[in-house]
Amino acid sequence: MKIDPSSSDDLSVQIAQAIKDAIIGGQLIVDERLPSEAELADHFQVSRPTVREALKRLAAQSLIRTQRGATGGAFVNRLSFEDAYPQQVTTSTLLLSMNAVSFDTACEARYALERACAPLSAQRRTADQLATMRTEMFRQSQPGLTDEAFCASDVAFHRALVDGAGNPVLSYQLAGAVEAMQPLMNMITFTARDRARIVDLHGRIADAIESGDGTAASEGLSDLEKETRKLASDVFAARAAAAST
Amino acid sequence: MKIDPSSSDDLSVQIAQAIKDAIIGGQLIVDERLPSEAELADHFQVSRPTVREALKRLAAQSLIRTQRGATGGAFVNRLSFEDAYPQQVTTSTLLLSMNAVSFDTACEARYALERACAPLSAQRRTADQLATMRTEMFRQSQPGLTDEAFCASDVAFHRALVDGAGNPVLSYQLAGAVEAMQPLMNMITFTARDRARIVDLHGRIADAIESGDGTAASEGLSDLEKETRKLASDVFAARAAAAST
DNA sequence: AGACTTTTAAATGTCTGACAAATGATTTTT
DNA sequence: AAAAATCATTTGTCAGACATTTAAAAGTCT
Repeated sequence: MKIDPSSSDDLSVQIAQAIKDAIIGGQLIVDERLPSEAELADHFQVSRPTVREALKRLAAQSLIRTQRGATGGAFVNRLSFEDAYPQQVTTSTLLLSMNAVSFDTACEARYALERACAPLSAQRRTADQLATMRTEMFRQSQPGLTDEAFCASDVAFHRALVDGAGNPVLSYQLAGAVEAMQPLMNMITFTARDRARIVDLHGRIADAIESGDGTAASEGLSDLEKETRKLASDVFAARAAAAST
Repeated sequence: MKIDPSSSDDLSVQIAQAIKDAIIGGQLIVDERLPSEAELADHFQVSRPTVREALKRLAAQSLIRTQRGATGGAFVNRLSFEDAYPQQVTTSTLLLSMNAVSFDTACEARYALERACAPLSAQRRTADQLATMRTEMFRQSQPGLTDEAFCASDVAFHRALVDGAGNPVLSYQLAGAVEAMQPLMNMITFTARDRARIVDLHGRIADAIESGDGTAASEGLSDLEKETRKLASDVFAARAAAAST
């Protein structure tokens, strides 16, 4: 692990990169302990605060974890799907909110990806995952539910659908697409009739998943996508009209 | 922005979280300048190194950028797809390598997601993207190409296919799934006959994309998935047999 | 001998104070 | 008015110190 003194990058950036490369390249393996901060400072010929800044950069990406005490130190972290999940959701959410991604674009991506999971989910979903879908549908049909709670339940329904595919890679990738939509969905006001239509479509999807019919599930998702986009465009149109008066 | 002195979390973690929440919550908007390190230290009642560690955590996630000099400081960064791309690829790659994800699982996820892009790509791909696919196919058919270069070209082909959907959200989500497979693919040795079969399938897919036939493109991808999985299982079986002798 | 307590050493977490370097703004000089 | 020099502000880096945590080692008692 070496750094380039002539580089214009900050030292902590270079050190973080050097350690990151060592992890990716396999020179540092999972659960291996890194040298102590003092040793790293000595090795890279920098001060301890600089080393610490580098380590914090890595910790922010869940690449290492630190432990205090006698046998403590920094350890290469096994990046778990659980760790990566929230990171992925946060990043996706910020990408949407900061880049003026249209509702339609985000929606299209989300449903395209979900349809990719549908056939697998129809084959493999556990009874538990199916039960979650039904439970969320029931919750969604309760009167008096806030729009926000309705959206949260919607996300839970779709997550169960995605998890039903039994493929952690898919679940991870979909997490961003599905959950990042929630802030956008929260901008919509759902009337009782809107909700009824959505729950009805959820029912069709759940039925298809239950009977192992992936094609029908995909079609249900397509219809749901249409419905969602229509709802959104109505809301935006109404808002534009209200703004112009 | 407040921190909890009774929390067991490190101060820099708490401060980073507080600022992150402010960004997500919209209290800090894109390109807005954060208070100087000295002011933040004063505000949170901690020392400057602690504030700096917090800021480095945020910088590692591309949430802020810093600038030296008189009018410098830390600024809320507009998280761009370009910034998020490599992060997503690194994370996905590490997730696969550190979690004993089987080749089949990763492969299944990748092709399921790609099939989701195929119909959109068939409708919207630019001439440029189609040309990229053809170019990469030509490269793949060159004799003397290393396995690694073959895999890299394969990734380029598929990325053009995905980008053809014209949906940045899809491109971003797919980046992880497609590129993270490359280290796994690099473990495979491709014979000339294997390569010919793959290029042939690429040809079918490109033709389908060109003629706007999303269904045929999806089918081509399914066949390519089968071919890839068969190749991989042969390699692994041969390796297992060699290891047992 | 074995179980409990105390001590110790090592590591990270935090603080203070300082200087270096970059950079835009200001002032001075030509 | 333009160019050069100075200045002020801010981040980057360093040195050294103390606090806190933690496990291992040493010591003590039964």
